[in-house]
Amino acid sequence: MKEVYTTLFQRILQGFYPPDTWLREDALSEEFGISRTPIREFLRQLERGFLVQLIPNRGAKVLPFTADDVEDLYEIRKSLEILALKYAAPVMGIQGLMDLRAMVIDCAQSDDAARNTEVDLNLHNYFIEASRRRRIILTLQQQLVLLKFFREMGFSHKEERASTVTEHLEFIDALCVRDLKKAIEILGRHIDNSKTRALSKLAKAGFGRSPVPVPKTQ
Amino acid sequence: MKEVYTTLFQRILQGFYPPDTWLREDALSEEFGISRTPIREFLRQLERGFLVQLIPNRGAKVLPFTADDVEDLYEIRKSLEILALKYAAPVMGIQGLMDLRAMVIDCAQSDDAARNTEVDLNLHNYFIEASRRRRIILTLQQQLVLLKFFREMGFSHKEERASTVTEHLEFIDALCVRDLKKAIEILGRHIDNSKTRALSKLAKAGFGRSPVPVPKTQ
DNA sequence: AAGGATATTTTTGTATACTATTATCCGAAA
DNA sequence: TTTCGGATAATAGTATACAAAAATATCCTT
Repeated sequence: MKEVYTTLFQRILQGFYPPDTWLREDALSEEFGISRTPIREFLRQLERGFLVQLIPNRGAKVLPFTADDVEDLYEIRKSLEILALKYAAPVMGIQGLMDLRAMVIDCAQSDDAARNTEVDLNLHNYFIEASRRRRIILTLQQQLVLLKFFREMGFSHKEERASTVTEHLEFIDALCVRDLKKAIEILGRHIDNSKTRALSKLAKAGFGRSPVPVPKTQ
Repeated sequence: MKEVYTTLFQRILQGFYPPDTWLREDALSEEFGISRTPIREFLRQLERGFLVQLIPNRGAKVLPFTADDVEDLYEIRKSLEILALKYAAPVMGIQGLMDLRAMVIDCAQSDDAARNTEVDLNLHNYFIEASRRRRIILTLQQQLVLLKFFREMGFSHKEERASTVTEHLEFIDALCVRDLKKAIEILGRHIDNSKTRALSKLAKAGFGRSPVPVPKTQ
């Protein structure tokens, strides 16, 4: 059942539903063989991610999703992670930082892209959680859910993994000596680099060009 | 019907539903005399504002809403408005800036709190929209919906209105001479001041102290 | 008496039927 | 021909009934 949501999600991102397409509850419920009730819920979830616009008594209209959206996601993430870091940095214990460094160094040996992605997630989640700002954490999580689909792209090449490790270590070192300003600067650069990598790979894959209007259920 | 949502919203903010209270669809639908279906929708909407946590097959649990939440809302707003401003500043025309200044000066005469609130909203919305970053705009809007209830508190005193006007004019002037760095600095201070005013007034009103558990529907 | 399997209850999740709202189409009048 | 108004159709919103899952209570076994 949940896979219906995933399908809708991917169809929008892949341009199967072009912008301004109307998603009709009736048609979708028939296509997927479930009732309108769960379809309605999925449409609201899509609205939360700004993938569709819900218009009262009219339905759900597909919004464009372009490279600009990906850039926004990264920029919002950068702003909010820096905000979280301001709260987290003063209260992060030296032991936790040592553990983080050990984890980063450990994964530096491995050439596994999945492992590197995981360590990246862990490191960022660590200080985000350490901020203890519930509302900042939740708002960030909203962005990260969408970013998940682009984030792993940045670890496919060996050099990318290597430079990520370097940035992570510099970041942790700055936190160890309580140099918040430097840590922020490194974090900002780090996320900028991720953004640049993701965008350039998306461009090569042809993302962002207006997608072929395949179905036109409208 | 929409007023049911507003009621639930206010009950959570006012502590009528203490944190960890379970909101039962059945009980609420009976109390308000409407079916479970719209109640469910309202609970999802509350989840979007992080006012309740939805747990699958269990229901909606009220989350705490304290002064920390208000602070987070202001800090998130600050970060995202600065982000929007970076995109907006270079493309804002001189004519639009003149119009903004005229509007600010005009309302400086008026002692109407509502008018001052409106002008504040207009000014901020103007450059937010000018950024043309759909995703940043929508994410900001999410915060502003909640902040609306605290924002007007900052215009009750005459001195508050006066200093706001001053800040707005300084801000516009910085934009006129394309001094982005200065504009960002002023905007940050401006929002910080709003935050401080809101928090101190909330503190005086006794907000944030753990509210008396009135109903205990749990 | 303790533990665990099972029945019962409570509550959310889903399907279906009905209502209300909005857009569209068509005809009549200006 | 254009425009206004009303009928009609399409679609989302709501109510209700039923299914499924989870928590709780009950009873049996050891």
